[in-house]
Amino acid sequence: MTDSQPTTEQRIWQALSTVPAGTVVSYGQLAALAGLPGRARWVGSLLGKLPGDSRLPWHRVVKSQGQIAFAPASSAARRQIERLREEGVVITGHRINMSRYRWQP
DNA sequence: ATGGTGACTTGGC
DNA sequence: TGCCAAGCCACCA
Repeated sequence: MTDSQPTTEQRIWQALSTVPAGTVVSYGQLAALAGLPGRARWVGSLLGKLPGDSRLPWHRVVKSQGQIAFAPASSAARRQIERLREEGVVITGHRINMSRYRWQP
């Protein structure tokens, strides 16, 4: 009883796995890339369920205007920012220049 | 079935 | 530039 069709969740994970280091995508963009437009919020809640030891680049997902989704001084926000900086992404005041780092397939 | 919630987005002022 | 209200859609109690 193997499901030949990918679940909507698997579509999101697959799309996320193709986002290159040093680039970012918005929640809505990721949903659209997975063929599921209009589900930005759902993508967010999905990422929240991602296990801590996952190798998927969850940190490359930000808000459409280039802001980190987490509260500014939160540990989660700091972890994400650190990871992005390690990949060369410049972040000033919790904001990323989307025209510069947004990934375009 | 129903109403509240949320790692969102967009448009108005 | 920044805050707000609506729109959005799957999930959950």
